[in-house]
Amino acid sequence: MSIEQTLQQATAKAVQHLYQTEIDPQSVTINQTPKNFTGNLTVVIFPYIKIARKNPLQTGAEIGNYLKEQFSFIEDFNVVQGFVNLLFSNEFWLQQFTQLANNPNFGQLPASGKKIVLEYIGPNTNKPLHLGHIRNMFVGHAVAAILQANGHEVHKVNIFNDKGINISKSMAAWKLSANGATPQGTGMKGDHFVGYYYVLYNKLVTQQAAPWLQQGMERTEAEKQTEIYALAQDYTQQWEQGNPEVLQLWRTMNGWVYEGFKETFEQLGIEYEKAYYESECYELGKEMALEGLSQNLFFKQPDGSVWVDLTDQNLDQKLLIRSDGTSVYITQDMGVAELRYNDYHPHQMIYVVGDEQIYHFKVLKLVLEKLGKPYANTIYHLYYGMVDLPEGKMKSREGKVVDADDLVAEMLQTAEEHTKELGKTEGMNPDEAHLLYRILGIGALKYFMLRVNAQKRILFNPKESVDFQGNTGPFIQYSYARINSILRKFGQDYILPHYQVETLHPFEKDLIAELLQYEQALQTAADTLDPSVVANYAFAVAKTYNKLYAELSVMNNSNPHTNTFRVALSAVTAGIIKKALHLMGIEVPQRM
RNA sequence: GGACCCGUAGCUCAACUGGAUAGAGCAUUAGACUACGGAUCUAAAGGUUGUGAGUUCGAAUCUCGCCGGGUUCACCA
Repeated sequence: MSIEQTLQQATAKAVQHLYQTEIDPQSVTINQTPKNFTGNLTVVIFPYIKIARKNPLQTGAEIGNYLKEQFSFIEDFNVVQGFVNLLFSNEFWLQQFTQLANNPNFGQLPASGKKIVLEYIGPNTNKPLHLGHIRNMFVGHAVAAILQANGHEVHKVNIFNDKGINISKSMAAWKLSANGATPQGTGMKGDHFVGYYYVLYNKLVTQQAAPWLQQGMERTEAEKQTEIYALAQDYTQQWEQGNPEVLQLWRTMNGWVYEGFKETFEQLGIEYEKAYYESECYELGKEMALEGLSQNLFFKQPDGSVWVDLTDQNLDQKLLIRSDGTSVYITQDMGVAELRYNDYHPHQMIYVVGDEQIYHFKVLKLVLEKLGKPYANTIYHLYYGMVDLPEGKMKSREGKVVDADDLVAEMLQTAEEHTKELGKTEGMNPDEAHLLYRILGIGALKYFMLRVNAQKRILFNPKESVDFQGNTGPFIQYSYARINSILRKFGQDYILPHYQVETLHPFEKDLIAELLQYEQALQTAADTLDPSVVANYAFAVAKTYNKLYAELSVMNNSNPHTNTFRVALSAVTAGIIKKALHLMGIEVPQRM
């Protein structure tokens, strides 16, 4: 039981004992005491002054006295308005710290028995990954790690949107203008190669549509008149009919893309245990739709298309099968969900997908509910906000995107320049140096993306956004590296079961209190599926430590016991920083 | 137009889910001892939480109206 829970129950008992009224311990508010008041935790007793029929000061004094008599770790208390501020004893902090320092499993909560499948990344296979995918990957990876640390069994999966009109467009442009070129031949990364033809398609279609556009035809109509559009359409249909030649081209081009993706995943430390492919799920989805139709859950239009009516849910009618019998996006997702459920039988299926698809997932859930699927309500759409550029939205059709690989390269370069400027590469061999640039550059990027609540939009300015000072990844990494330097110098005997110190400096208390918050942060992060909780926590720990480091000597005190204690405190701090950063997929440097 | 989301310091974000005098970082200004690493630390300045009402001991947080911004409602994925 946590201190907070203990105090909640004790406060409920106090009210019962003093005023003969029963209250729910859960309803007792316990806060951390704000910095400008003395105390560690605060009990809010406003709700009980009516029950007590006394003024807040009297009520607070009575409850405070009761608590102080009850617990030896409460050294003192003071009452301000309706707040009872409790001050804990030195022994309490030392004992808590010792417990923490000697617990090898700290930060790994016991197994919950809950199984979760988490889908993330979800790229289309017609173009390279971009900034949006980066946010997706970082959020997904971090949420999975956080859930695991909370004791859940997490299976990370990916979904490739590998079929349909988009890849057909790349195929058509390649067919018409590549002369059989390949990534190997041109020296391009596979996904960039295919993406080039996707952008080219859009150029060509605009060119070819020009005559109709000049006649005043609407853009979408004009594009339908073009040769390249016809070819892309043809590919889509031929694909569904199993034309071997088309399938061959499709396989080849997708293969190029997967090779390229693999490199990017490795660069970013992103992995998953299973990949799903829409090309393997759409037929199952179609069957499910037809089954629903036969049960009169859905309805058919005269043209043969199949629809679901969700107007009673305040939504619209939604197409499930086109009039030509082919499936659409949502149908495929129905198949994916079914397949995934059969694979894992999870308690929860989390989808990390952008917030522009909130409506889509609402519909998906309702359709599966209509079909009576047991997993319908295990579906949870964990959405994240768009990443905006200073110029506005990214537009992949126009090639106006921040490319993931370019961005990574830029981060590594910035990290290198910065490190060299500060003269930190002295005594490092080139391998060590490059590893460091990677740790710092990727760390800065991950932290930048994760420190903001995932559901908020973020503005990404490539020139200014990713910094190395202040509330950043490298700031936290730096704190770690400095502690590491101390540990190297001090030697290994820094963790002892007992510390011969009697008084604690306020900075030491602050730090211990902060460290003890780790599991609380971990839980909040899991409950809200929000990695920014962990990011902000890690920053707070680093800041609290840096303050202590600046004001006090860690290992050069005249009293050797003080040195031992502070070095141990530093070591535990470093361990927690490492754990917290690890949850975000951020590595830690030995020196920087 | 229907549904949903957002508005906090010049900028980027917090606020323990209803608690005290709304906090950090960046940028600006002024400082930090031949102490363990200055990618650090200390301080100043910066606010009518878009706006108006309501709910109660107490509102950035909950409710309603208005103003401003966004997403979505495809036989695209």
